Order: sequence, then structure tokens, then C-alpha cells
Amino acid sequence: MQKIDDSKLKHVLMAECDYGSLFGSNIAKHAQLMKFSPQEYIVKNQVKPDYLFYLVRGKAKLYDFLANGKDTLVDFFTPPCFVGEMELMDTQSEPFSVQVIDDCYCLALPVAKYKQQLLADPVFLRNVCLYLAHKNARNIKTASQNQGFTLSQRLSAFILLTSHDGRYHEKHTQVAEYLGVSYRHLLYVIADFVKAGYLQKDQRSYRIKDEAGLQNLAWEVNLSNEWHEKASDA
Amino acid sequence: MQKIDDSKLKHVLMAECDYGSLFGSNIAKHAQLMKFSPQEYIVKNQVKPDYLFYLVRGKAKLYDFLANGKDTLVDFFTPPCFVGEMELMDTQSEPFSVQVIDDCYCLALPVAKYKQQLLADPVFLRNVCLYLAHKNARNIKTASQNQGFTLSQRLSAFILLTSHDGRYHEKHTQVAEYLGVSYRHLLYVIADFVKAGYLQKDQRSYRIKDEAGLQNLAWEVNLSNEWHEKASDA
DNA sequence: CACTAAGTATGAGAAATCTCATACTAGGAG
DNA sequence: CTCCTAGTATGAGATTTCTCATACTTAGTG
Repeated sequence: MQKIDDSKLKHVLMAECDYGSLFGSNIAKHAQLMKFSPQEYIVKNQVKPDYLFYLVRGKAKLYDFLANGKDTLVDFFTPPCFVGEMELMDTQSEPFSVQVIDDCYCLALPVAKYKQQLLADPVFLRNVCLYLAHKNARNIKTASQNQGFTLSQRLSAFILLTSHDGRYHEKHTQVAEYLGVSYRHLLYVIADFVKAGYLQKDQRSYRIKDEAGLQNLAWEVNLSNEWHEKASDA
Repeated sequence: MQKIDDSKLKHVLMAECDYGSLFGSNIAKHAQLMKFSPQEYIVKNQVKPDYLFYLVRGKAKLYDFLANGKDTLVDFFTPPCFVGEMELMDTQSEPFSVQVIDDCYCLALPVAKYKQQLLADPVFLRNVCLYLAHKNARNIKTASQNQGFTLSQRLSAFILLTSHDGRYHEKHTQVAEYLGVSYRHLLYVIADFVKAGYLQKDQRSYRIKDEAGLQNLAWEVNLSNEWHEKASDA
């Protein structure tokens, strides 16, 4: 972790994510810009963070470590989003680990100094509630999909979701963790996709050869989502 | 659903869960007492609730319905807890289903009338944040345990958790849903437990014969929890 | 350049879990 | 009392997913 004293950059980032509007008061100006490098922890298992972070650039992942040594990648953090808000709200709460994937820039407010103020600010509280509610809904969706669908189904949905220009190139190791299956099994299913002609491997990435085929497999998974999206359009 | 106009009962229940202290204003007095019977929905999939509920008696379950017809029992609601708070915070959000298990008594505030007021009340907002944060943490725990541990492990933890006086009697159908496995598989594992001498079936319920054996199996699962509980004691 | 860590790949065998079929039982509704 | 539903039970066979072992490749580091 590295504090960055570049007030120009700080203001650009703040403007970009409309940081000031998260609060009812002018507290935003006390935020400190920080940079975290890949592999670093923004919040570490069991260690209460000293700051309330707001991720404005980069990508991180939320882990839960189980006692049997296994870990689960629970969720991804993509900007803009809070990090460490659970611990701010509830001193009792047990921090999960948030580990950096790509360089992360965070706006950080020292908890000790501003906690009181934040907890009395309805604008801020409303934003946190909203954020928590969304996060929770997403988690529930993911978890129940992990249980209700087979890996081929979830993987095809995932490939369609994360591919650009007809190419899929995510790290298998990470994807396996996210989809909650063993690396080995993921590789099997990908091999199947290649055999079935859905994907074609070229060097470092995969090219989508039969999007319709994948759509078809992903159909039910996506249906479960659209469903809700439609509902919220109403 | 049935509105209950028994102001004595209402006040007893309010006192019991300290309802008034959830709010910064005196809004509590506008709450209406309602009763829901088993199988009824407090919040139904895709239908925005008209009230903000606070469950004070009974038991309910949170479902997510998937497009392939499968459903996942995501979480149990036990008093005291909010129901419908997601939908209050975010009009966009897609309601999940909350279905009654045992008779539920709820204190209900009409959203249309008091939404503005609630969203400006820091005391209330703080409580919702806290509630959401806890709920989220629990969901994450459950989900990652569902993935990281085998059914025997989770089931033994579950049995130890829900048994009274050395007896276990939950409905297999519900437990299967909650633990995210097929009814069939659950029965297999229970049969194994009986064979292994952990449980003994008598009529309608099971008697725990070898608690140590179960403890042993549940060991890692519980470790993952205690861990966090310890952490939050600190 | 050699060493190391992370990511990629693949095989073999085992386990966890699922689906489908089929029965039996208890309690509520008519 | 009979019908119906929900819950309980058990078998057979198929899928899904896991663990372990083993290798090869690539990028970074001293």
C-alpha cells in the first residue's frame, strides 16, 4: 500500500466517481488517495481496517477462508464501490479478505476520526444501505446459481459475459475459484466446449466459434437473471 | 395475511423486541400488527411489498427461484428481523420470496406513507445497515461452506446446531433445500450416520448417540465459524 | 543464465451428488 | 371414511465434480 500525494489525480478520480455526493457533509476533502498493488490485501482476514475505502480504479476480489484450507472467491469488486464498510458499521463484524487483482486506487477516510460523523449522515448511510442491498442480492444470485446449475451452464454464461470481440481470456485459476469448482473440472469442461465446437483455442485465448451453442447452454442461467432485471424495470 | 387489531398484544410484541428504538422518531406507533400463516408469502417474488416488515414472532425462509424450476432456500428469518428492507431502500431491486414456515407476527409500516421519513432517519438507517451487513456476512459464510465442505460435514454441524436435548427433528425436505443438496442425497447421508452409530432413529425424530463423532465431523466447519466469532470478540 | 512461482494441461480413479422410479405413512379437507 | 398432499424411504444407474500425480510453459528475479 502506498499513499499517493497527487492532489490533481485525486481530484480527477473524485470527480469521476462523484465521490462528494456520497456524503451529506463536506467530508470528502479529507480522503486520502492510496494505491494497492496486485496480491496486496486492502482488507485482511481478521484485521480491522483503519480506513473506509472507496475503490475508484482497479479490480479486487473478496475471499472467504475456510478452516480446511480451502478458500472461496465470493465476489469481485469493481469500481466504484465501498470496501471496509461492514467493519465501519459493526465493530463486531469479522472482516473478510479483499485482495487486489489489478492495481487499485482507493479514496480512504480514516475511520477513527470520522466514524461518528459518518454514522450520523443520512446521505452516506443511504448509500451504504443501497450498496449493501445490491451486493447482497448479487451474492444470493451467484450462490444459488452455483447450486442450481451445472458448471457447463454457468461457464457458458460466464464466457458470454466476460468475452470481448468474440474472445474469451480469463485466468482459469481465478474462474475456477469464482465458479466454485476445482481447476481440474473447469479444464475438463472447457475441453468439452472445444470438442463440441463452441470454442477454439488460439495461443493465449479462446475464440468463440458457436455463440448460439453457448447461448443455448446459458439460456436458463440468464433467464434467472433477466427475470429479475425485467421485474426491476417495471 | 391478517391484520390484527389487538393493541395490547401489539404493545407487548413491540416492547419485546424494542421496536421503538429502531427509529429516531416516534414513527413506531404507526405500525400495524399482522399475522401470516404457514405457506403464505410475506414478500413474493417480483412483487414489491407495500410495507416494511419487522418479524417479531415465527419463522420464515428466503427463497430464490431459478429459471430451471429449481429453488434455493437461501436463508432463514428468525425474529427479530427486517423483511422488505431491500425494496424500501431500492425501488429497482428485485424482491426475493419470503415464505412463512411457522405462524409469523410482523410489525408493518406502510412504505408509501413513511418512506421519506425513514430514509432521512440516521438511527433507522444505521440499524438497516447493520442488519444488512450481518445478513450478508451470514450468507457469504453459508454459501462458501456449501461449496467448501462435504454434506456429511455440513450436516453434522447443522444437526448439532439445531438439536435440542439430544434430539434432532427437522424436516428433511427443508434441510435438503437449505443445505443445497437433493433430498435423496440427504437421506443417504443420514442413513450413513445411523449406520455409523452417530444417530438412532426413534419414531418421528433422531436421537444423537455419538455427539463426539458428529463434533469430529463438524469440526472444520465450526472452526471456520468460531474463528470469526473469536475475531469479533476481540 | 538458472531458478522459481504461477498458470496451463492431461490422465486415472474415486467421491459426492443427481435423477427417476416407486412405496408407504400421516394428517387435513370434504 | 376417503381422498389428497406432504413428508418419508429406498433402489438403481448416471453425472458431476474432486483429489492426486505429473509435466510443460512463461514471466520475473537474482
